[in-house]
Amino acid sequence: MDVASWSPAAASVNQRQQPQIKQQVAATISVAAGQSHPLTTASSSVVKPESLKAKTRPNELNDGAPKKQKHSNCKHFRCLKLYCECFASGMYCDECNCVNCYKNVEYEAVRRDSVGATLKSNLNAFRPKINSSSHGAKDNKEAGEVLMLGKHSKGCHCKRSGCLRKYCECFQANILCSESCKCMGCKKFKGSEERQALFHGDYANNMAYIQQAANATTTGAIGSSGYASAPVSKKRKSQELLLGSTAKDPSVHSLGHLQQVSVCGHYSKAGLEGALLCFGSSIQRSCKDTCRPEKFD
DNA sequence: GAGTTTGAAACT
DNA sequence: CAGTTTCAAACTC
Repeated sequence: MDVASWSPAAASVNQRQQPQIKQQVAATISVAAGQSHPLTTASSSVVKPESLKAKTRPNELNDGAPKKQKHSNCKHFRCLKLYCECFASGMYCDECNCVNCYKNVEYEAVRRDSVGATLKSNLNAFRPKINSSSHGAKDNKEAGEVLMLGKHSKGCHCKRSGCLRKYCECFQANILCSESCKCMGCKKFKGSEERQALFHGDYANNMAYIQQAANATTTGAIGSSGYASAPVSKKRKSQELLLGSTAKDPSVHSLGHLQQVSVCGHYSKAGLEGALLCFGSSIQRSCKDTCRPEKFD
């Protein structure tokens, strides 16, 4: 079946009164994309994209329970691009705050064209981003948390969040970063102190800790990249003052500073040069699973 | 609630 | 494929 021909409009009913149809729509897209759909397979191990975006505090990780559909707030593209979460998940917008939304029965033809165009550029556009393992969630003994066993199909590309905030899709899915990820300064690996800190103790303190690490990561290791010249907001300036980081001069990369923020043995032992190597895709990937904070001198 | 930051998606 | 821009969500104040 052609995904672009997906036509809930045939129901010719008000979608706001027929929420189950939206589920069928989502299921149709997933089936067309070669995936079972979580809404139709209750025990499915596939993590549904919209569940990744559930409104939770960063330390309220997904527990595998069904999540409410999120209400999007799109202002551009009439909700017909993947920026729109409803579009990406195959849902009609329902009680969303979108501006000029075309994702409803009235504009079905337009929406269908957009689905086709999206699929044309990316056949996997409507596939779930998270490929869960067959074992589902497991308890992480070291942190006492429930961690989903899965892998982001494309991997995240986080640069500043340390993969410990909801900006990170791996974080949202409650999975560890994998070799697919091209993130920088990743703290979401097994044994990460920062990651474990999220599950214990005070949220604000933890986030301050994480922010410090992320900030230091950026100003240190990424300092020689394009980020060094990025505009610095008042907020960030104040953070730098408070944290006393080396961020004032991005060209200064003290080894000690790097050691403080690194999660990677290459990084801390070899200084900036090693850091940059590690942040490059291949070495960072290879060291992520093996380097541990305790490697720091 | 406004403004900022972030990273995925889209574009070049 | 890499770099840049756009976008909406996450986040801070």
